[in-house]
Amino acid sequence: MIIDTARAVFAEQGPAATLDEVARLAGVGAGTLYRHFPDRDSLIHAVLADTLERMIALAEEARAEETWAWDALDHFVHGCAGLRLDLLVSVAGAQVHRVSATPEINEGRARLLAALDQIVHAAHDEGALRLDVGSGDVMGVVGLLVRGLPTLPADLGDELRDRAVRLVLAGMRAHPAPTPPGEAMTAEELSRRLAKQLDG
Amino acid sequence: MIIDTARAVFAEQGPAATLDEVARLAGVGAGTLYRHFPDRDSLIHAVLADTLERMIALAEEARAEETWAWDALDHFVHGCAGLRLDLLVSVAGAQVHRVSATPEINEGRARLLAALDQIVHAAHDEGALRLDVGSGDVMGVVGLLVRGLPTLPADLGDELRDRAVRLVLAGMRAHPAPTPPGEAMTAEELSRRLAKQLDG
Amino acid sequence: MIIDTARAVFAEQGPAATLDEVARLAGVGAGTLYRHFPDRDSLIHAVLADTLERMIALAEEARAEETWAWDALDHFVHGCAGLRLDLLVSVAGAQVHRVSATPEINEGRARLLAALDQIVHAAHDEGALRLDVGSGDVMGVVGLLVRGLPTLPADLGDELRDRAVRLVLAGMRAHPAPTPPGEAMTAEELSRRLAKQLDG
Amino acid sequence: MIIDTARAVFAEQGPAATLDEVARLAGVGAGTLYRHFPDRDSLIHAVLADTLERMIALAEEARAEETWAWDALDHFVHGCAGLRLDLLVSVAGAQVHRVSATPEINEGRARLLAALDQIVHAAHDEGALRLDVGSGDVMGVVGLLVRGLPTLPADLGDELRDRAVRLVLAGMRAHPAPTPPGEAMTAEELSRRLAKQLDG
DNA sequence: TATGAATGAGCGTTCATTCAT
DNA sequence: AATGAATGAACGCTCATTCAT
Repeated sequence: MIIDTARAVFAEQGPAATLDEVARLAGVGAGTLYRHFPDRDSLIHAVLADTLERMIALAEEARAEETWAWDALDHFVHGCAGLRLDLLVSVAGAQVHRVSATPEINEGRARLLAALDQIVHAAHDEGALRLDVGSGDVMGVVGLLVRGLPTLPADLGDELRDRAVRLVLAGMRAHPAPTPPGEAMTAEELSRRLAKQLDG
Repeated sequence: MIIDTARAVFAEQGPAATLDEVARLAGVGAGTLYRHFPDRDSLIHAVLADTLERMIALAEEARAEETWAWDALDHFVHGCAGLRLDLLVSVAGAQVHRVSATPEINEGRARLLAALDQIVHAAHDEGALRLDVGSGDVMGVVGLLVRGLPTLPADLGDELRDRAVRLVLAGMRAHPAPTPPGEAMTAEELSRRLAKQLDG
Repeated sequence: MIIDTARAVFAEQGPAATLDEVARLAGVGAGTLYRHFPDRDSLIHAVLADTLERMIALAEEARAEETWAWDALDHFVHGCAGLRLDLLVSVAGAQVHRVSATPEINEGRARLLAALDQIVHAAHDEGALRLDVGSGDVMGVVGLLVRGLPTLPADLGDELRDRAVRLVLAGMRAHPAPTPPGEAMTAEELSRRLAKQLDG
Repeated sequence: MIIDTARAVFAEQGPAATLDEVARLAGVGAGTLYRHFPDRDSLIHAVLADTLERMIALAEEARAEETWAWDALDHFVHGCAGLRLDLLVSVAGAQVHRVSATPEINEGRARLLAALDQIVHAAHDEGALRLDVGSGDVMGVVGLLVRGLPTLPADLGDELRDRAVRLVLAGMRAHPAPTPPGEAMTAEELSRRLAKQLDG
């Protein structure tokens, strides 16, 4: 699937990835890629739309699988982090205003927000989510946190992101922080692991 | 100053900005830019180093101006958001491993972590910061949150980021959430403001 | 008919027309076009051969319908101008040496020259055509004049071409110019009509 | 000079010539060509403008060097044929409406028509040029005849064009044809020479 | 030292041609 | 036989980098 390959290539190689590379890894000719996606924006649009669908599915899955709404929220936010949307967002960067102003994207966004809204309202009713935190906040936080930290080695970036996700969920909790993030990530630890990157 | 122009151009035009554009806006010839920064990595390195200096200065300023360590932490995190590091990080993306593996950058990172460590330890001693949150967590959160949300109109992105920053600070707080982020950003509000973007 | 479509497309869109466009307008798939004409030269060859047939038919019609050979010559030359061979010739351009070196094209040319020769000899016998003008001259003049003037609006180009055709026929006439081209096309008139083009 | 090379390449290789080929033959890099002429239209425009200048200079030269206005007219028309505008016109084809709708081109056309008008009026006064032939006719005829006959070998095409030019001048002459084009180009002669093309 | 024109490798894109259905 | 999606070579064009002035 070209879209999956595109997502992977953008995530791996960054915004500078060439579409020829996408075509090659997808196992098709360059012409075939361009037949399906006449220009770069078109491909980005398709990846964005596909990503929205995955997020919607994730929200519905979270609601269905978890008993408590708070757990569904936790499931959704951690799940988004696992989608590796990372560099896609930055790839989209410049083009995204143009690209995302389509009925398809907007309709997808609306569906996602609706699905998330149910979770958020239920979590409010449970008394687990602060009433001054809305579904817009959840989306904003997801948009910021699901990205990786490209300046860091992947595993360290993933760990820091998971800790940040837990912290923000703790901040959203109506009552005293229920999800301690474990051992503190100290400056010594961070320095030590960055040093390994330079050696490796 | 070429470095400031470069930061501004990358922030405005995204990763696709050409160095010719940087030179033009800086009011110098392309040759002059290359005299100072022999290649693209060199310019990115200079911007990263300059950014580190600003963050270090911000940490020291926060420590000096605030009485309570918790307030200094808040000052620092919110201040980083104001540096508009946004797109710089994504620009750096692919090149950054190469670029950031220099003595200058590493020494700067060490100085920043040291300055931040003082704030974090003091906040621990105050009892305001959860003991399981370290300076590495603060740096990770800053790295994730200072970026904008390129898919959203700038003012909405800024507001969501500020709310996320407050939430994460609330999650770091040792005792029940001290900084309520005000009114919830509901799905309705988010949808309404996104709709305005499409109309405008 | 693919050949007619090809002639029309080349005449309308110029040499840059794609064969996909020809296939689309002819209402067939690209594969079908290539089944009939294995490559671009093959299609051009077919259009050239078809055009030759039309010119031969025109020469024979002129001979049959006109009492005087001079009138038949006039009929043929003006008739060629109406075939809209225009851009075809320029399309052929680069490929034409290769393409026209086939028995079919050469045999067609020979038949056309033979038909024209009869007209020319009869016109010599009538005393209407200068003896120093041969059928080769007629073919050459036709080849030059049937093309349009692409830099001009179509109607003005057509009018100038018709006037040029009349002038050259006048020059071929054995005795003083028998076919005055009417009012002179003055520079003022030409400028005025070109100005209209820019306005419209 | 890139413009001269472009004219030559278009004349030699036809409309399909690549701009890289133009650059290569001009002895510059592709980038240099694109610096001077940002797109294909821009290069065509420059060649058109340059050609207009040459025609204007030719009209003025003809007027200055010839005693009789008729001879100046003859000089101009034959001179244009020597400019090898040939394929340029067909290259321009599709693009030319866009390209020629510029102040520079229009001003050049006006100057050319003015220069030609003087010759035409003087030739009218001499009694040598038919009064029903204007400068617009001369321009139209030039536009049609200066082109080569791409379907023929170059030398044969040149000869037929020269004969056509003489015929049209004869047709413009107020009194009986003054410029016999020599021996008739017979069908036999034409066939014989075309046969040589196939052998060679 | 500063300049900006020249360079040319490399990318996005097109389209003549093929081939599985 | 007809189709139209897939192919990939080739072209127009860009832009990081160099160098003569």
